[in-house]
Amino acid sequence: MPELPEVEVVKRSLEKEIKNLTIQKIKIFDGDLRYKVKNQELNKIVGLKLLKIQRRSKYLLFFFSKKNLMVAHLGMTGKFLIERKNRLKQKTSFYYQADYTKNKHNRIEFLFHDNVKIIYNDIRKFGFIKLERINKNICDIKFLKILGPEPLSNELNFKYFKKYLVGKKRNIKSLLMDQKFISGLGNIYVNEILFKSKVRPSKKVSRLKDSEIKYIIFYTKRILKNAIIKGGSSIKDFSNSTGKQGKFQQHFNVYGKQHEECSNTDCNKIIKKIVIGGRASFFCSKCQK
DNA sequence: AGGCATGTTACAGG
DNA sequence: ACCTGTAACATGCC
Repeated sequence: MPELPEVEVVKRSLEKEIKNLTIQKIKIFDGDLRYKVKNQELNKIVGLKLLKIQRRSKYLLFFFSKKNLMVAHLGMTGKFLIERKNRLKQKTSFYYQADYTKNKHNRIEFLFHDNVKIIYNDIRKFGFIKLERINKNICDIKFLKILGPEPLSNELNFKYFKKYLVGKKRNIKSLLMDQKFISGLGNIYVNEILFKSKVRPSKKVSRLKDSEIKYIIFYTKRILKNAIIKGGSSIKDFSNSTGKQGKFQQHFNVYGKQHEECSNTDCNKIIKKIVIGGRASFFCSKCQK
């Protein structure tokens, strides 16, 4: 589930549930994630209070008291599931309905006081959870240091874009996927952005017109914002933020739509699927130049 | 059975 | 050293 909008949705729902709560206990069922996690490491935050959660790109940053930071990345299939024991009976809200405890892909469990439990579940184990000390600037953290600007910030503007293209020979899709250029986009949203911008994913960046660059920037921001409002996109294994499904997949124009007709009203071309940089790429050969 | 999957990165080759 | 493309990671689904 996790590109920028999905991570943002997770961040908001998590913060609503566990901000200002203190961790009582952590159980690791399988710490063999992208990086190995050990009890010894995670136990450092037991007894500490969660002050706030931030999102940077696709990373979640959990700020705990005493300058402890927990960095999490969801990889391809990571999720945080929320469970409140004492409210299971009520079933008034989707947050409290499910009993997630028995899922075999539960990797780590965080028990907060107030009977709130957060479960990190990850089928493919490409995600990770890691503790960091906050010494100086969070920007110095290894994972965050190499990231380009947030696409929703003013740092992503025409001037930045244009300047970055100098000397580059790549195609536009790989560039948008490159987290050093802009951080937070992934395969789904890049396909959708390029469709709306009427730019072919294979187009070399050196051949982009100024107007096309402006469209790409505009639709990057618009599509991401819309997706966040819709609760992100839930594909296949659905369950987005915390049991709640996202709705943005209903608005996909090209992703996963090979063999379907182009959604532009004046076009009846069939959406094509090709591979660029090892990833599935979808486009309309008539509308995207 | 084989191909494919929302991400990142180590490595090879230019 | 830089730029670019590919393979690998672990697991499930069609």
